Amino acid sequence: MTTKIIVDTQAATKTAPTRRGRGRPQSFDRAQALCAAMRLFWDRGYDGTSFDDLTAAMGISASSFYNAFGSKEALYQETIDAYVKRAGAWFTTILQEPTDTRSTFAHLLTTAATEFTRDDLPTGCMIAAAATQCAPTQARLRDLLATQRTQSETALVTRLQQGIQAGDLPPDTDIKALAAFYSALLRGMAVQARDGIPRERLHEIARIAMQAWPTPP
Amino acid sequence: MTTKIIVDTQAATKTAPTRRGRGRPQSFDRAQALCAAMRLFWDRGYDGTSFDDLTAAMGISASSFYNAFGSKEALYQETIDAYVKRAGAWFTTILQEPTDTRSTFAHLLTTAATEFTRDDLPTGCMIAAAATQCAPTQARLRDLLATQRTQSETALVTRLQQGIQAGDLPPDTDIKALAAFYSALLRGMAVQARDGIPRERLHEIARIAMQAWPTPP
DNA sequence: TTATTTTTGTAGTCATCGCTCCATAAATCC
DNA sequence: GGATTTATGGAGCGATGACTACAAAAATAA
Repeated sequence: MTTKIIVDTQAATKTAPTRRGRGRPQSFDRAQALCAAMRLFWDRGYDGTSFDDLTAAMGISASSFYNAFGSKEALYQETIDAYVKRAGAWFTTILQEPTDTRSTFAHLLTTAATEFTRDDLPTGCMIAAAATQCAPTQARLRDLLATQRTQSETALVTRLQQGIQAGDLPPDTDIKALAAFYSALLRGMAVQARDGIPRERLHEIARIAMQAWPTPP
Repeated sequence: MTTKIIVDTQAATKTAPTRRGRGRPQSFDRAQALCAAMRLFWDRGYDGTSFDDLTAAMGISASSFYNAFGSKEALYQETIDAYVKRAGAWFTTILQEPTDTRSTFAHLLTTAATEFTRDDLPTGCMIAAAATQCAPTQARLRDLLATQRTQSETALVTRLQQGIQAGDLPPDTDIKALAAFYSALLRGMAVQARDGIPRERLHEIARIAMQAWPTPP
């Protein structure tokens, strides 16, 4: 029932097989720096995280920063990717579990309740409510995040479609609407988490939300 | 069933009875300027709205700005107040309607679906997901918004409590959890709205959410 | 009319923002 | 060893952020 989440830096490092080549070697662990940046962006958002905040947390200088990551915006995109692949991996993992559709969604919500209130990571979700209000100059960023949100909702649609094929759900179920409902709920839970709601309350929300699960006719 | 929302500037002006006194008179309509600022903050958030954006939209100079509103942060607080009292008034209005509790909540959700997708105002809610990720220097702002969110959830709790007293709800209903559920959903719907979800889809979400309403034993 | 009060317009100020330049350091290739 | 390549440290840059100083303008009070 529990899902093992790996956010540790060491584990991340293994995926970066220490490139050997000419030139002076990097004096810092790129994956570790990326992880530090992700936590900062997650906690404070894009605008709320200054360049100096980043270099300080990553333990590198401005030149190393630009040499390794290109720009603040490029780094942000990388941290979003890292979040999806690592800290937020529970989402896709659970959707691939070989249980029935209702159990899968119940598991998704209870895991969200737990993940959104971990004490070793920022609360809530890095993407759920990010950049919904931003300057027109940040349109690319807003679109990037909106796209991520759309993709996660699409993943719910896909899983519900499989549920219909498996006979878990009535064939006439409005799966787009049902996906939108659980999607909205998860985003709201993320906001609640950032406001400091207790984990147990989030679990109660999850329990109530499963009451809305469609009943066979 | 429909709720009349007044956001028009003219209507707002009537509450400011044109102070007469010594000194040069203000050359602009304060309520109108406040309304323009509210729309800007609502659409772009606090950080995403620059001082120049504000003065341009309000049609006033920097000195007039500070003379009339004190600071950017003070203006933001005023716009939040204006939002709660005017553009977001449907929320408290509906909670005071003399219908049964279930109908009240159903009305709340369908109205949210409609209000979050008006074409004469920014989409979504000004407060629902604002400043959940921000710099530590903006702690006051974040707390201000978190407080507003807490208050709206408390209003739901109060209404549910009345429902128990009226016999609309089973006495053992976990009203705090139920309020948290609908609160989370509304916030998620606001995020969806900002991502451009169609109004009809929001109405479907509202319909599904009412399936979670507690059933008498 | 003159004094007083308040608002306005213009031209700044100062801090911070993300970012860049360039000389130097540390590795590999020949 | 010398050439080449890549990364680092440190200084600083232009743009923008919110905000302010100050004199002139426009009203009322005496």
